Amino acid sequence: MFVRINTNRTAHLYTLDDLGVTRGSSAIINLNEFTYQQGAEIYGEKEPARYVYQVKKGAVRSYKLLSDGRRQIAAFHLVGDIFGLANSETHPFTAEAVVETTLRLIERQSLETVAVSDAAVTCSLLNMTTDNLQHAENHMLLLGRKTALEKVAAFLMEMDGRLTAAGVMTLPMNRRDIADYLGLTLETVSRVLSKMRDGGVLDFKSKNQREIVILNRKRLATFDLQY
Amino acid sequence: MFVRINTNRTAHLYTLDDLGVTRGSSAIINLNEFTYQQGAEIYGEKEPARYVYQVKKGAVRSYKLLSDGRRQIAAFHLVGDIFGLANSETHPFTAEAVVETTLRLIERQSLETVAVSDAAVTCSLLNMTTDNLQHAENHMLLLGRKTALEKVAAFLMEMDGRLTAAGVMTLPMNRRDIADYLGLTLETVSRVLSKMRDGGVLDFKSKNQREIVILNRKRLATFDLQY
DNA sequence: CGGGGGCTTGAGGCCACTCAACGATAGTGG
DNA sequence: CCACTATCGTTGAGTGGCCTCAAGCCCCCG
Repeated sequence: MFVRINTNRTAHLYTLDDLGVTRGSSAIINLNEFTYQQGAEIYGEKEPARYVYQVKKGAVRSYKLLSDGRRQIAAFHLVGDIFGLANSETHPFTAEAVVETTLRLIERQSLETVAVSDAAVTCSLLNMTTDNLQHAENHMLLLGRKTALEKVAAFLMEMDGRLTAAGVMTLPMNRRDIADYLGLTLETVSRVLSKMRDGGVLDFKSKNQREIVILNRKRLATFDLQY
Repeated sequence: MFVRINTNRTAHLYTLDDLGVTRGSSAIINLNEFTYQQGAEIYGEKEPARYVYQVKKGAVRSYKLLSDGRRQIAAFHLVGDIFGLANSETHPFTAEAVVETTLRLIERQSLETVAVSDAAVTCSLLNMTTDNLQHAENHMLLLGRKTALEKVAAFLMEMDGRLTAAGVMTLPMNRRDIADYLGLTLETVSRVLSKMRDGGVLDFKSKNQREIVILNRKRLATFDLQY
């Protein structure tokens, strides 16, 4: 029951197969793919939750807004991640495509149909929600108690393992997205990255500032206190 | 399947009966009560998770620490709340008694035994975890993007509904706990509360600064932007 | 070549933090 | 009963880290 499917902190290694929905029950499951343009809204806050999504290509940001425009991004969903399973009737977030993004859609209703007859599916949902919760808990520590330097270092290390290919990490999000994820301003993010570059910790590949090469992971790690 | 037991955001209205564990299955369920002194540790971070807990009396804080002592309290668990169901082998938090606290303990193993044969139990666990997640998401917005005044106002409104009896809200936690929950210093919390008192929004009952009377809920609400 | 978006960098300001002093209360022991 | 101590909360003065505002660069794309 409580044995975990895997031990990763985030949900990105789950597949739809983990949900059991593609396992010989294709007759009742409705799977669709859909591509969203950069900046397109996938669902809005307080909209009814009709689908659950898995990222096939691209990246998604989930965020909340204050009425004066302040934004807090709670999570980035990268390739392989499943999101949108609020388990409530309405989404508590807005979700947008950070770049051009292809998603697999699963109807909630179809999922429920399977879940009723398959306890393993419910258990998988529980595991995924728990992963989301743990990410949120770590992020609270970051937002409430870490300095700008520590926040950016933690962000880079989080993304490093997931985005780095051939030594280069290609960030799909811009500085404002990073800032709104870390509870900073985009200027502060930029300043910290510049300082890290000047300090020899990282470098920008070619002239694209979203392509980052980590030169010294060990020193980068020292910037973010472990607990 | 996805129909919620209730619509409250936090989990404090769940009882153990919602978990199904007291419903004619007492033979395999092991229920114990235990009282913790003020400041006593209930479980430590990375300890194996043997129990799930329900607060009978008192209050509990769940927090994470950085190595230099900075602390982020993720949640306060008040009377009725269930906590400790990390659904992983080890707790991601430390939990401590804020005041003298009585808890009901449920062995995880017992819970698993019931859950295997009862899908409703798993579903309840999922609902509770989802509630925790939503609280965490709202708290991220608070920590990342709200001012000190907005944070304290949000805190008071969160506690108001749960602690106020006969017009008086009796906070179990001290200023440092509040500060570590809101990502502030205790001095800032104190200053904001003083300003609210001077502004006629609240008052301290007798001479105990933890007993607070909200004089003007409407104005208090205006201090915290809604989204 | 002009315009716009994204990023960087600088100058100055402000909000929350740091450091410190002080008062109030409760518990302890002589 | 009165020190004595420890804990908690408040308040003040000054600092500093991050924000605000602004200018300018680079690249892309018409």
